[in-house]
Formats: sequence, structure tokens, C-alpha cells
Amino acid sequence: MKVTIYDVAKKAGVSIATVSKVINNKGNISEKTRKKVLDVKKKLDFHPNVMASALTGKKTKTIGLLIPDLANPFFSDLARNIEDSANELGYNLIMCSTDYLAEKENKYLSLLKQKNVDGFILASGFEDLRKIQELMEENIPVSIIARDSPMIPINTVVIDDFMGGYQATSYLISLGHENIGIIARNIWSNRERLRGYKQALEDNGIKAPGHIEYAEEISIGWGKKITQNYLNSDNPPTAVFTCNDLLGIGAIHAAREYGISVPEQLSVIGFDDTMIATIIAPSLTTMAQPVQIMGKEIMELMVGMIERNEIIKQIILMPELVVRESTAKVIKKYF
Amino acid sequence: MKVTIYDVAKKAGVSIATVSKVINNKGNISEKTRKKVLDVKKKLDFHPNVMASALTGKKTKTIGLLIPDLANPFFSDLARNIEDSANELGYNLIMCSTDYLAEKENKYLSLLKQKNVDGFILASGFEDLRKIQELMEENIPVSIIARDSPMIPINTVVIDDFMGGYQATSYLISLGHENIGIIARNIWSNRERLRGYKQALEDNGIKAPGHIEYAEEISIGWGKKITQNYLNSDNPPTAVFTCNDLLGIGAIHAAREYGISVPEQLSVIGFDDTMIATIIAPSLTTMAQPVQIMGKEIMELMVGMIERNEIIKQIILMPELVVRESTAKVIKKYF
DNA sequence: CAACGAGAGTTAAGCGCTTCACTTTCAAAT
DNA sequence: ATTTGAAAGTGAAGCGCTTAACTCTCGTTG
Repeated sequence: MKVTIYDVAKKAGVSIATVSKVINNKGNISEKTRKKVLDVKKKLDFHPNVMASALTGKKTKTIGLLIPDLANPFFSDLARNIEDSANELGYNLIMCSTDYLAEKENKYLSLLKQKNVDGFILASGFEDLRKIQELMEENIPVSIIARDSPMIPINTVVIDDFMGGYQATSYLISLGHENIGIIARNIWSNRERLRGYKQALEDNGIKAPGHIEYAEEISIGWGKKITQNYLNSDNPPTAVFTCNDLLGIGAIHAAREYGISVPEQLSVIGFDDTMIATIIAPSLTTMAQPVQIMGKEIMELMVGMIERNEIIKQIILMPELVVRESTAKVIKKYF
Repeated sequence: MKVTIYDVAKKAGVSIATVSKVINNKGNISEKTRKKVLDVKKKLDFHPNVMASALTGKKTKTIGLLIPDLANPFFSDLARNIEDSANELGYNLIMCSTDYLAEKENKYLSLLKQKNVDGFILASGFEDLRKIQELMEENIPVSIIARDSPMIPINTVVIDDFMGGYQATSYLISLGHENIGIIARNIWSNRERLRGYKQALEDNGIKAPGHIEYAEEISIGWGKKITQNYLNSDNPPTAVFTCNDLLGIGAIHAAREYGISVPEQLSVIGFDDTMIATIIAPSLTTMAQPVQIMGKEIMELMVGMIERNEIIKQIILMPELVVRESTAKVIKKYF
């Protein structure tokens, strides 16, 4: 049978209260008893039941991580880094893929609440803030990562998406491109990157396109599809900024299919800097998100909130341009 | 404050026992009371505390998933599929990356045991079976996925790695290759694939290499490194079988660097059929693992075991050859 | 019409732990 | 010798829930 605090108490000849105190380093216990208890604990291989202690108000050391899609390399990479950091701090993660569906988000939220997680890390969409506010009202720690920081006081770790879009576009402009396409999905981060893109164009006296076609999913297929549309248009761009690597891969695939060489005839710049950026040929120039640091920071915010009721912080990190092979100077055509 | 079963009972004018019975569909409750209780439950938005009911012997509906590395696309893909299936069956997953380190495996195991998970799915190495046997003795459901089925009665979902290696190699042989290299890591699944490779060679009257150099990690870098060694050798192979896609990508990268074209001068066949196989150019021929089915099957085994004490099963699925662009008929040189 | 038993509910113990309030012990101070 | 009080430890309530055992109603039945 499972060994409980009673077994330890009995064998050590003390009360369960004493055992509890030894284990939690509380109250006054003589060195002798402490040693005795610890000995017995080890001998019986006793591990306190987390459920039971959670019932009395202690923490479960478990955090819910809501992420759009674990199979997306950016998010699995991010999740892995959060996990590592969580592990170091003594926490475990329940991971849930939401596919950007509010329905799933809400379902997981209430499910995990029942399971007494100590807090939530949301990497998912949550276009609707009410649920988040509800959590905060219930005093459940929530942090947000890799998405917008909404206009409510909440812990966040984000990158400056606007700046990322701005830098990516500026880089293309610096290579001489003037007709630059964009591929984005209609989610917050992408909209910000789009905003940066437009700003960069404007700052350089280039007219931004009025209408842009959104990808309906973040996938290679959609990147390809929209690139094809660009390529079929009257005035195809010499460069595209794709709001993440997956879409960028799609762009490169589309170009290949059309016999258009990257980067000579079409420059492509991605976003995220996931592993796949280095797999493709030509390797993808991209804006890197510092996922390792992000993972570390978010867990520190969470634990600070859970264990020490720390003040709310918003951490904004800068994405960084990683130049690879998919971008080049534009070749001017003189007529 | 949090709403408990007492609140519901009081408001519904019944005892907490009655509420409990209504919620769990047990015992005899009149239609009238049942409705009343359900009404109040909804009105108060009551959700039973999982910890508390777990304490009384019920399930936590949480399963521990130990996986080598969430950032590895094969495993993140697998994890996502397990998650989907778990979700459908009403379970959540605590995911842990072990990096094939026994130390981490054991740490997570004991940590999650304290958290009363209903069972474990192990996709990790666990070269040492003792820990698994310990779990089984403690009557904790354990299943194994995507690794060897050890010689103990335990639920498993695996693919036939030996067959996979055999088929991949046979395919290369059928293309006329006779000098075929292999790239593997020294873990069970890879050793099996290697065994299949040797068998296929032997069955076709080709001498298998005596010594093979193992990759120390499953990574593009190691795939590249070992391919370079092959390419630098006296008698470089015309094809390589890499025991997973990541290593295969490395092989293609190495070839590109050496100015050796794939598949004309070097055929490469991978294993897993992860997304990255379709990203690279030339796209990677590979042995596909049916991750979706695997995820579904493993969860059904788990739930069968947890909820219905079902008998142990071992499910062996067949990998499937997916031909893409990285393999071609060997070009015979006539002197 | 008394006896019976199924149906509908309730009581209370217990799951494994934490912690407040309390008791006991004993050395130092008066 | 008595008082004091910090140190060391214990008792027991309570966290939110399940469930075995029990009680109370009634409609049936012989």
C-alpha cells in the first residue's frame, strides 16, 4: 500500500504534526527528531501526496500551458523551453493545444481550474479578454507569452512584433526592394508585424498596399497559396515578408514551382527562426524570437506571482534579424 | 470564494451526499431533486474539485507523458496526436522531456506519482526496466509508445522498427544500390532499424558493414557529420538510410556541401515522415510512422486500463514507405 | 391491517495532509 | 524553591469530496 504520513509518524514514534513540520521546515523541531523523521522518511520512501496538501491550501506545483498548436515548430520549441525552466523551478506543465479556438481555450481553462493548477501561461489567442479577467478576479495567476499584451495589468513576455515587422521590412528595403509583399494570418501578433511592415514602407516613401489577403492558417500550404497569388498578379513583388517561418517555407516552395529563383528573383524573409529555417534550401532569412529567454522569463514571472505575490511586469524582448540565404539585393531592371 | 459542494447542497436544500450522487449519477435520486441540484449547480457554476475527489480514490484524469524531446518534430507531432486523443477521452497530459536521461526519467516519474496521475505513457528511452516494473507493482497503469516492447507484459503501441529498416533498405536495393550507408543513434528503435537494414542487405547477398558509427544525438548536425565521414571514405556509398528525418536532413546538407547531388549521386531515405521531410529540397523519401493512429491507440489502451482494467495488449503498426525526391536509381558506372 | 421492501435521502467516517491552539518539558532567572 | 517562558511536540479541526450504512416514506402484499 501507499505509504502515508501516518506510517512515517508511527515508525518514527512522533505525531503526524511533527512529521509534517520536519518535511516543510516549519516550527521548532529538535535536531534529533528531525534526523529521526528524515531517516524514516527515506527508509519508507515516503513522498507526500500533492493532492492532499493541495487540499489544505498548498500549491500543486503544476501550471497550465495553453498553446495554439504543439505541432507547430515555433510553439513546440517555446513549450520545450518553458518546460525546462519550469522543471528547474520545481514545476510541471499541463500542455493544451487550442488551435486558436475560443471553445477549446475555455474548455481547457475550466478543466485545469478544477485540477487546481497554480496558474496559467497563455500563448494562445484569447481574443476575448473576459476569461482572462475572470481568472484574475479569482486570483489565479495568469501570464501571457508570445502574444499581445492586452490593456489590462497582467504579466507578459512578448517580443516587439511591431518592431519585428518594421525591421524585417526595413531590411528588405535596404536591399533595394520597393515592391514588397506580405503574408500574415489574422491574429494579433501578425497584425502587429503587418503594422510594422506598413510603417517601414511609409517611412521610406513607399505606398503600402491597401488590401491584404490573410492566410487562414499558419501553414506551408497557405504560404504557398498566397505567394502564388502574388506571383500571378500584374506587378509581382521582388520580396515577401512572411509573418512566420512556415509561411516563408510556403513562399519558397511556390517560387520554386514557378521557376522563380530565391533569392535572385524573389527575396523571402520569415519570422520566428525555428529549426525549419535552416532546413530549407535556400536557408531562410528570418526574425528570431529568443524562445529560450522567453521561456525562462515567463516561468520566473509565474513563480514570482505564485510564491511571492510579486508585482506585475511586462517584459518586451526584441526580435533579431538573422540573415541567411533567402534574401538578396534586388536586381534593378533598366528598360 | 470558490464554490463547493456545500454551497450547492445548501442552496438546493439537500445534503452534500445527494449532490454528490446527482453529479456522479449514482444511487437513487428523484427526478425532481436531480433537476433542482443540476439547476443550482449551473447557477452557481460549480465544478467539483478534482483534488478532493482524487483523495477519495477517484481518478485525476491526468496522465504523465514522458517523451525524449518535445522540440524534436517527430515527438511534438506524436505528443500533439496523443493530446488530441486524450482530450477527447476527457484526459489531460503532463508532458515531460527526458532527453533520454535516466536521471530525468526517474525524477519525473516520482514527481508525477506524487501528483496522482492516473498513469504513464512512456515514449522515452528507459533502458532500465526496473522503474517500469516498480510502477506496475504499484498498480499504476503504464504504456509504452514508439519504443521497444520489453519482455514484460505491458501495453505497447509500436511500429515494427525492424520491418521499417528492412523495407527502407530493400527499397534502396531495389533501386540498384549496393553500397548503402546507415546513420543511427544508439537507442533501441534505431538498433532495430539497423538490424532490419542488415537483414535486408544479407538477404540480398550484400555484405553488411562490420562496424558502424553511431550519432551521439538525433540532430541535423550529427546526420551531416556522419555523412561527411561516409563521403570522405575510400568507397563512399551511393545511398544512405538514416534512422530518422532529422539525420536525413543532415545527410542532404552534407551532400550539398560536397557538391554531391541528391538523389542523382546519393540517395537518402529517412524515417518518421515528419513535416520537415516535405520542407527540404529535394523532399525526403522516408518511412512514415502513423502518429495519429498511434496517439489514438495508446490513449485507448491507457483509458481501457485505467477505467475498465482491460487486458494488456501490444499493438504493432507497420511503417509505410513514402517515396519523394531524395531517392533514385543508382547510376552504374562502367569502366 | 401489519409487515415488507424499494425508493429517496441523510449521517458520518475517512482520504492524506497542514496548522492553529494547546500542553509538556526544562533551563534560566528570581 | 518557585516562577517564567522559550523550545519541542501533540491534538484535532478542516480542506472538498465519496460512500457505506443507516433512516424514513410509502405503496404493496398476504
